Amino acid sequence: MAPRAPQPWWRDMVETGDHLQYIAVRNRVAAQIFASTLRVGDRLPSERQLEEGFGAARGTIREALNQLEAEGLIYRRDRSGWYVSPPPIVYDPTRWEGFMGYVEAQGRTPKTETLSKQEIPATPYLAGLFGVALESPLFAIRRLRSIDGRAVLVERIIVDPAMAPGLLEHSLDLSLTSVLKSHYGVSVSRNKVSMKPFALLGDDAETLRVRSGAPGLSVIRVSFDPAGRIVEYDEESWRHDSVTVCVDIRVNMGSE
Amino acid sequence: MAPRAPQPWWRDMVETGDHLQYIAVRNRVAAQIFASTLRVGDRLPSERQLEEGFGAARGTIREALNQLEAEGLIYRRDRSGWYVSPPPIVYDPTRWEGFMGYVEAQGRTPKTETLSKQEIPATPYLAGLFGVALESPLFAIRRLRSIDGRAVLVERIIVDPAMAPGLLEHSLDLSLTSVLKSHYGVSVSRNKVSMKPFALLGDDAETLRVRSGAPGLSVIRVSFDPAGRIVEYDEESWRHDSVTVCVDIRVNMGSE
DNA sequence: GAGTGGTCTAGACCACGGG
DNA sequence: CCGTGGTCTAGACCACTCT
Repeated sequence: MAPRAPQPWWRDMVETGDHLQYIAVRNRVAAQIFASTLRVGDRLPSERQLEEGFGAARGTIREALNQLEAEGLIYRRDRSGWYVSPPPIVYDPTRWEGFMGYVEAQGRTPKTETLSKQEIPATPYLAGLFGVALESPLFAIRRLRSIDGRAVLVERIIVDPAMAPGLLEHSLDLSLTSVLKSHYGVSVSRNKVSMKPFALLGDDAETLRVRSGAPGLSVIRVSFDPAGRIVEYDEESWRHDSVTVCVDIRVNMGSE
Repeated sequence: MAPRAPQPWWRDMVETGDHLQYIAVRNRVAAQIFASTLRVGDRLPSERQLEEGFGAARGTIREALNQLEAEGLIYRRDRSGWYVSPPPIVYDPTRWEGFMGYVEAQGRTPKTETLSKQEIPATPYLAGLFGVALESPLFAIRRLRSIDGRAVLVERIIVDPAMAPGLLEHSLDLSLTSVLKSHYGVSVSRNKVSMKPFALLGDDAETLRVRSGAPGLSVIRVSFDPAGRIVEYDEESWRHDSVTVCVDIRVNMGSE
């Protein structure tokens, strides 16, 4: 089994606060994961078995499991059980490289599924962003992406038809990047990226099969071509435990 | 009051799933926040008042509050109550600009407190990173940073004494950036940054006065000078609701 | 000291999955 | 179907803050 992602140099794996029952439960389970007694993908004992094993009420067990989930060590499959999480994928949103590429490069198996593609009228926000008239048609694509069979992110992409006429007639289950490049000669020279820890809600939570309110990472990326036109607007909602964002760049000198 | 940070164009503010009591409670409270009936910094009614007001058990109320916390709309002050969150600060870790600078530029009030500064022997990980012998002395600094009086991040900084001899004798309650620049003539030309949603634990949780296991964002930054030497190694642990990371850069062409 | 959230118990019923 | 997690109740005691 691959080792877990490296921890910062100073951090303990054992939580202090042993006088709290749920922390004690958390520590015993975490120890089994770090010792590989429980391995990636394994199912934990059921909550009621843990209840009995630890002699604690079910609410206390669930508190411990929630904490382990927040730490990214385990995840739940609805009404199926709790499982040990695989290590996160490393993602560099500044590269114009596709999901399929960097996931495979890390020895994992990516999959993309197009959930919907349609023309939508530009909302005020999108019209301003793309510099088009209100209600102008824009392409909207919604995709689900998985790693090793586990859904990890849903994304919503907006593309101006002027940039890629007829885009929706192509299959988008592979790489949008390569379709744009090979069929439309589009290239990207600049990315604006923002990231925020947030909660997965509504449709996205349902699609990812996490409970509404589960922690996630929102990544919003706007790509520009060399002429400064927007190539795509992309909103990605990631499971929080599935991704480490990593960028390596030259510094913009600050004013301070 | 400043408006809340913009939402992505498609997202509802009201959660579906009204048949669930805790979602219904969440929606009623969220509606008050979006309508500014509850304003930034306001305290919510106590859990027992909400229990009575909504006719739900306290566990259900806490489930709703936990979800609102996960969404970043509210936060707790231990045994004091629940409060409406201020909007997140925008942070560009690729710039070599200090915290003090970018927080003030956004009309907020920053504060830095040095918790400890000491010489430590290089661990295997740090020795390899800095290219020094095992056990070589390194400077270690731990600081707490606040915005408008609310603790938002703790950071641990490692600096090679060869880069800045006597660094610890300076006051580090302001900008480390400017001390390095003005006293040592150090400049930064490259940053490697990684970010990961994680859980605040142990000392860091205590320092930030959040409960252990609360969601956070870990930002690890390694800065290099033009000669490729490491200027500083910096681990920041942010409250998840206090920050939006934003970078704007030229693209490294991917292989795909 | 009063009120707060933090923790914990011991039950219950439900919806959904295929261990 | 049976076992699972998801939700919910109605209590309890504690440690802490000072609303």
